[in-house]
Parts: sequence; structure tokens; C-alpha cells
Amino acid sequence: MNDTPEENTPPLDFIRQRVADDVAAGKNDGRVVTRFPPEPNGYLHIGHAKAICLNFGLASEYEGGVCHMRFDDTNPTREDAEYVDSILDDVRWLGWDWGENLFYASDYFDQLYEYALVLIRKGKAFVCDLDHKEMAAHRGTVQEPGRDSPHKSRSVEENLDLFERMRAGEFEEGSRTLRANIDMASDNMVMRDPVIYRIMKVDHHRTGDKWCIYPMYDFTHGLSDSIEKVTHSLCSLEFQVRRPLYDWFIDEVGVECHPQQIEFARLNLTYTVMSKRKLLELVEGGQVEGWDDPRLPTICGLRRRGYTPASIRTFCERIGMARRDNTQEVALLEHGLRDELNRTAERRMGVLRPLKVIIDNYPEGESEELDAINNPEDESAGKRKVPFSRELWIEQTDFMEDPPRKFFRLGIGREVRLRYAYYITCVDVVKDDAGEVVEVHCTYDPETRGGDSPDGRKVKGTIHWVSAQHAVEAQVRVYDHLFMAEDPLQAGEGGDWKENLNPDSLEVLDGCKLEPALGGSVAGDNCQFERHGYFCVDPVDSAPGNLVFNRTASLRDTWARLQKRAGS
RNA sequence: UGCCGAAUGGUGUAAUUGGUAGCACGCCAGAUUCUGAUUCUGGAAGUCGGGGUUCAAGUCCCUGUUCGGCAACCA
Repeated sequence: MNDTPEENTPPLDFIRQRVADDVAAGKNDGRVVTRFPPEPNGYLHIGHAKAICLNFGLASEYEGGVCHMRFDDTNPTREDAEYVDSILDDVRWLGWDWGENLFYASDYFDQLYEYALVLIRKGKAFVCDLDHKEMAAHRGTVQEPGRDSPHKSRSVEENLDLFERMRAGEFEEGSRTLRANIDMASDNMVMRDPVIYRIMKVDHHRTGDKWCIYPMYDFTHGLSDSIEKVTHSLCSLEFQVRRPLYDWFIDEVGVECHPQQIEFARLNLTYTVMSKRKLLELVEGGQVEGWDDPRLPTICGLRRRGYTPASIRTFCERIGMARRDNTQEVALLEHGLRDELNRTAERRMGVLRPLKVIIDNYPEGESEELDAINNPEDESAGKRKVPFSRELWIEQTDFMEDPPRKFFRLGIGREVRLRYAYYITCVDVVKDDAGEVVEVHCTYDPETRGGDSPDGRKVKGTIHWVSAQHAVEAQVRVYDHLFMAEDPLQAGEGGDWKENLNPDSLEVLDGCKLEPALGGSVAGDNCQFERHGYFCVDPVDSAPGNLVFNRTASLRDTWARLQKRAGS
């Protein structure tokens, strides 16, 4: 009794279902063409990753399916080639390939101009002399219809002439626009004679000074989809009201290919913000150190933090696809990451907050090497040697003079196991003037070499350690959620959302002691510091002899959770 | 007091289109463990409200409520 394939396949989301239906019905000759259409005016974040994985993923599920990479670069005042490169990098890093299909809406400016002429000749577009303010006044409100522009009834010839002269640069910026001739009384504000072209005497990052009029999004986007023979044009919910306009342009221009726009809910994540504007505010306000700050949900930030492309793709698959507003818990993202890293990351020992341990009965000046397993989840990762000697570093939190119940770690008179090494028993402590324990004296049991005792006695705790004379020093940056509130935008009465910033979102630890195997770490390396979490070498600030690690994610810490619960 | 859209455990997302409310994360408990990790077992927790149709409603109808989007020469 085997499961049928159907039972193993997750159900299709509403978009995939619809595409499957279209293909089954022979629509578009069974072709599937999608596109990812960013504007090159900022950095990609994980919300974009959702759209990227949807568009590229969906296309990849069909024989011959393709996903185009297209830049919606119709507003030269806010766009820049710099962003094009970073966006391309990010999409590639996520693991997607657009092949030959890299396009720019600006590639279509000539064609789009011709399309505009078609509309004018049909009487479906007119040149309007209203300025910004006047146009707004004519537009009406959501509850009241707008009024026709006084120029709406210009002749086709006059419109053709004026539009050509707009293109020739005869008119001032803002003095004239080309508008669609639709309906100023429409319930849908978007249909109230929207602007198609505006005058902008600005160089474009690709077309230079060729144009001084630029097409608007609504006109450009759908027709670009049509030019590229896109079959399914997937976008986020806020474009829903614009679908009638998307369809209107395509129908009125009379192009043969009419892609289907389908909207889905964009991604929100707990403990962070996603809007471009707010991200920019954090970067410019200095609350973070740049677009690639590891606390940001930007793709470059996640990459620097140590997130893997696969974990982000898995996340995008698991969150599903629907039309309702949603806020995903970061915990789901983190879970996928840990799940992957648990399988792939090699284990190392690193002491973040060092406390000196001296093994009184271990000979001075001697050392030995012990075997340590690189990855218990993957035997092929093999073993390594870890040096042991009389003076060690352990974690400050692994010793307590006056331990609470169920504390399995080191305390006076207690015995614990040093991971892969020996059982040690604490016999004494040395304190500084302030009464802080600065040195812990222990004895070790030579019979327990490797971590097992021949007499079968058990120890409850196993702690990590690093030999003091062999330790490699490093800076470790411990990251936590950028905001303290699940929904940072939910600020108190009159409050600023930035008041929800987590003051402890970054803790920089210097003088951390790492096992020597980590000495040659370079950018791109990652590992698990046992009992701490997953870390990666910071690609920007780390250098040989000046190692910097970022904490990608902590391990689940049941003990800390219990402690916290008992404390509060 | 407009138009459009959406409401299923804490968070997401399914339910053969009218027929056993499933899955994942999170949470709780236990077992295992040389990582208080991992793994394993079990548990708590849900159809926005009110009517109606029907043998049968998360699903269909009516009605209410709540939430989101829309008045850039932005995308």
C-alpha cells in the first residue's frame, strides 16, 4: 500500500492551481512565462524573495517554463545602475537563473511611444495642460466623482502634435502630460484619466538623454509583459485596483498577447520592518550599519548574517501563497535555517565569555590532542584534533558558585565532562577584589580521557572549552531581533515605531577564545559553536589575524528559557 | 461614510468544491543524548458574529462585524 503521488505532493496554491488550469485548457499554447520586475531603486529584501521564488519557481515547474528578469526602470529620477547590479547579484545568489531573459522596460521606450500614438489616434489618450495641483483638484475624491480636464476634447491632430512636441522637449517639466481618456467618474480612482507620460528632463541610466518624456508604471508594465509574451503577471495585492487599467491599456492598444495579472499578499515578518522607506530610514538614521547590516531582512543582510539561499527558498515554499494579509513568524525562517545548518555545519568549540580554568593535577607545560567529531549528523565530515592542556577557557555561564536546582554545569565540588576530553571536578576558586570569580581550579580524572569513565559513573553536564595556550582570538557579533515588538509599527499613542528598536540587537564580544582549527577561517566559512549556535565569518570585517564572526542563529536553549520563566 | 479585496488553533497554510477540520512553525510534557542541541513520543489550541437552505455547511444564500488597499506627473 504505497501512497499515490498525489498524496505526496503538497496541494497547489491558488496561483499554481490557476496556472495549471490554464495550461490544461491549452491557454497560451500551454506556455508558462512569468517575470520578476523590480524597480532598480533599492535593495532586495526577503519580501522580494517571496516574489522571486514564486515567479522563478513556478516557471521551473513547467517544461519550457521561463521567468524573465525585467527592470521596471521608468522613473530615471530615482533609479540607478548601481541597484541593477545588486539586484542581479541577489537573485543569482538565491539560486535562480534568468538565462538570456534579462530585460529592461526602457528597452521598450520606442515601442511604448508607438503604443501611445495608437491610443491618441483612437481618441483614447489626450495631452493635458493641467498642472499637478489642478489635476489633483479635478480628480475628485474616493466618494465624489472627478471632473473632466478642459483639454480632454482636443482633436487627434492637436494631441498628436502636442505629444510629439512633448517628446521634442518643447515644454517645461510638469507643464503637460499625456493622459488616458477613460472616465473621471469611475469608482476606481485609478481609472480617472490616469497619466500615461510625463515630462522629465533627466538622463536615464540606460537611455541617456534620448528621452525627456517617460511612461508611467501602469502603461509600461502591462505592455512590457505583453511584449515579452508573459502569460501570468504576478504582483502584490496593492496592484489589485490597477488590474482594470492593466487590462484597459492592453485591450485599447490592441496587442495580441494579453497576460493575466494575479495578485497575492506580500510577506510581513515579525520583529522587523519590510518597507523600503522604513529600511532606508534605519540605514540613514544610523540605527543599522548599512543595507547589508546582518540585522536587516535585506537579502544582502541575510547573506552577511550567514543565512543560506536554500533556507530562504525553503521558507518561501513553506509560507504558502494566499490573498490575505499575513505576518510570518521569524521563528519559521530560523527553523529552516537551523534545520539545514544542523545537517551541514561542522562543529567547533568557541568560548564567548571566557573564564580561566586550571587543572591542578595536569602537568605544567604539557599538552595532548583529542579527537572531536566534526558533525554528528554527517559521518563523512570526519574528525579533527583538539589540543588540551593545563589551562583552559570555559564559558562564564558554565560555572556558578551557588547554582540553582537542576544546574548541570560546574560548581564547587561538582564534576562535569569537558566535551571530548576529561571529567573534571572543581576544587577551588580565586576571586578578585570585587568578589568576582576569576579563576576556577579543578582536578581531572585521567581515566576519563575521551569523555567516558571506565567505572561507568555518569555526569549530568558536558561543557565546551578551549585550551588557553592554543586559543585563537576573535571578535564575535551576537545578533538578536532588530525590534523588541512583534509588530514594530504598532507603537504606543503618538509613539515612533523606532522606539521599538531592540537596544540589544547587537552585542559585540571581543577576546573570544576559539579552538585553533578556526584559525584559518575565511569569508564564507560557517560552523556551529557547540552549545551556542551557528556562526559565519563576517565577509566585510574579518581578516586573517583579526577574525570576526557573526552569529547567524542561536541553538534552541531550553535551559535559558526555563531560567527566564523562573525569573519572571 | 464611496469602490475593491480578505476573514480557519498563537502564526501561517490545507480541506477531494456540500460529507472525518489536516500540515508546518511555535508552545507544553516525557524519552533519548558526550551539545540543556539534534532526534523520538505524546499533549493543549481553530472555522469572525447572527440568521437561513440542507439528511449534512469552513464551504452555498442573507446580514452584520473586523482588517487591508485605492484620491504621485512613484513602482
